[in-house]
Amino acid sequence: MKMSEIAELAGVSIATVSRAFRSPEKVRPEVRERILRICEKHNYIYNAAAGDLSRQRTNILGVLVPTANKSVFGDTVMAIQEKAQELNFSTITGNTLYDKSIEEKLLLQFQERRVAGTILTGFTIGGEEFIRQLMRQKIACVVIWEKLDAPDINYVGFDNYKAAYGATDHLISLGHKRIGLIVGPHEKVGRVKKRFEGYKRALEDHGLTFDPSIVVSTEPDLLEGRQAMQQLLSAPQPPTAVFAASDRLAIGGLATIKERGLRVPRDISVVGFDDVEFAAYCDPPLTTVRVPAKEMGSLAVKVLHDAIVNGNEKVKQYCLDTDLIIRGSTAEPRKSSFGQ
Amino acid sequence: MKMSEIAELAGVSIATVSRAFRSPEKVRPEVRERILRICEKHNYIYNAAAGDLSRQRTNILGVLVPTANKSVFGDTVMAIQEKAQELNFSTITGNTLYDKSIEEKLLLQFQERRVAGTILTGFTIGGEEFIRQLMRQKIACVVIWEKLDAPDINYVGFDNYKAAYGATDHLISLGHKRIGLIVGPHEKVGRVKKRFEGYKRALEDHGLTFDPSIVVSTEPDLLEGRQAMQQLLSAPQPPTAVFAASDRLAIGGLATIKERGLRVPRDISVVGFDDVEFAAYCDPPLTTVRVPAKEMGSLAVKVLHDAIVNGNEKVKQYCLDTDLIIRGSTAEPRKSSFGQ
DNA sequence: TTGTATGCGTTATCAA
DNA sequence: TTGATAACGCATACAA
Repeated sequence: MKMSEIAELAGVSIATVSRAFRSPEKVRPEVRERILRICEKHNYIYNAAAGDLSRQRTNILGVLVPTANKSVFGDTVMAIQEKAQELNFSTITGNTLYDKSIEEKLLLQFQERRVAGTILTGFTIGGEEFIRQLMRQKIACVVIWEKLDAPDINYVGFDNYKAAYGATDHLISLGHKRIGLIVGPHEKVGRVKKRFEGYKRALEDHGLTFDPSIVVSTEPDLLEGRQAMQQLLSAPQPPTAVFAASDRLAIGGLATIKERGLRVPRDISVVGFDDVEFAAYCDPPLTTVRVPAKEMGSLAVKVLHDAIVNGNEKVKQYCLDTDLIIRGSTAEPRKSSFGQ
Repeated sequence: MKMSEIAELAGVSIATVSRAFRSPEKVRPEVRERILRICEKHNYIYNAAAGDLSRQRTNILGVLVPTANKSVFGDTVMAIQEKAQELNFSTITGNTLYDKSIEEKLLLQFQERRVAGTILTGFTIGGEEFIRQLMRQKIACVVIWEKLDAPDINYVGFDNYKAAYGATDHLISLGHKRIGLIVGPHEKVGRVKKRFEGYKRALEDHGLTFDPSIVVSTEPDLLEGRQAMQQLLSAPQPPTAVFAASDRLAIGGLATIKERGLRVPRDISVVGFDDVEFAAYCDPPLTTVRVPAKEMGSLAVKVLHDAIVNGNEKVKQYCLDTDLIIRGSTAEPRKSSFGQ
């Protein structure tokens, strides 16, 4: 069933049928009614691809995310889909697994589908030029989960540097002098690098020395967090507190601490990053940095929508707030640490 | 840049260019080379929508999931996307939030995009007829996370009934006589209903009476699990073990138990369902039912691919295995329960 | 192996 | 307010 058949049944031209959908005000109400009834009756379903082709524009959004199931990316992806649906956009989502070649394949797929816009979760370091290339193809872009320095690229993110600084600062202000770090792949991922730098800077600002022997960089996952914590606890001079730059890492670390018969926060403090839902249900509940996962998703869609539908050319850059959620996993270091 | 321009530059017809992509064997190697080089040089990007329109067939898959960020659905969705990408399919994913009207909107969107196939995560009870309707529109369908009775509908699921039976049976065989249940919305969701029935039947088979006063049905989430457990513990005769038909529910419940100063599994045993990654990191590690989340996703895509690309008409029904993962949250009931 | 010509289901321009 | 018709970018049947 296509428009021309509906047109015939309704005794009008195909153009009128099209208008009945896209600009109802331009067609006489009775005619419109008749058309819609016939569509209903014969179960007509609009062909979006044909329409897109003719209109030279789709309402598909491409979404690139490292892993939709990990961390709180899932919340972001879901918020994107909800908002997109609300604004009558379809989304096609791809998981890059932090892999450059997959990312490229996905992006090509997006281009072939002529997506109207793309949402990039962070980007590979040095990827600005790549994004500009997309923009030149008239594809609206917005980077999320990151705050960029580039003045010409949309983003809806938060300050990873500042958030990490704050988390570390929290530990310092509790009196910790020896603070370990478990962090993701900071060589590859911009936002992770920023967290690393925030940690380091907080240390330096308070006259604490940065000690690479209590810093572990690994994949941001539970098992890896577990192993990383083993490494930290086995250091010649183990830390009294650890900042894990992702909750998965932190929760994995908690397991190791428990295995060793140590207690949190009595023997060691731990702060995470993300505030995944389970963080509040850990034992003890995890002190962590809450990130505006859902907000970023829906706001990013709004930015794209505004650029695509309203043709708004202005660069939009939103740096949202994060919150340090203090729960039970952080406390002052044991007095014994100081020689009791 | 479109095919006709490439054709001109290459000094061949547009048909040849098209063939260079879709049936390379039908074009002389040198010509093909030349065409590809020119495409490369001028940065030609294939227009999938135009191709789809002409070919009267897309390679888009529609994926319907209750919530992509909850439970282990995220694993399934991601597996779907990976497999789809591997087979050169795009996926468009929608979250229904268990809402009938959203589901319908999403499905309409899928139809408008002329998806070649859809993956439905379970379905609303009585939705068989609806699926058949999609099938009549030549849309390949496969239901996941569920085992269906209908002989004509593809599915890649597991036996929710049996899995729940097994979990309950585990508790019974440990010696528990009074076993509570926390379960999702079993009136709405087929697979949840099956779990409910599995629990009930296990009780009956062992001569234990089903007591509605220690059964709570609620949204399958952490907070709800917490509240449900409060309700169970406040019952006139509280259970010595609880089967929570989702890990989120179980983990929420664990928090309540801890708050009350009780200990797991000494005072009460808990078994969950899903085996989310955090289950192994709970305190104590959660005994739970592992579900083949990723396998279902990739296998479902394969089924669709086979039906779409190879035109395989045979109904495919896969019932995958689940495993009861026994960890630290279940044990024999305290002797005192029996009157010590 | 290559080219010609037609069709895919819409939208949009221009007249009526 | 409506209709006729030319795009839109590609695939394919058929002819060469």
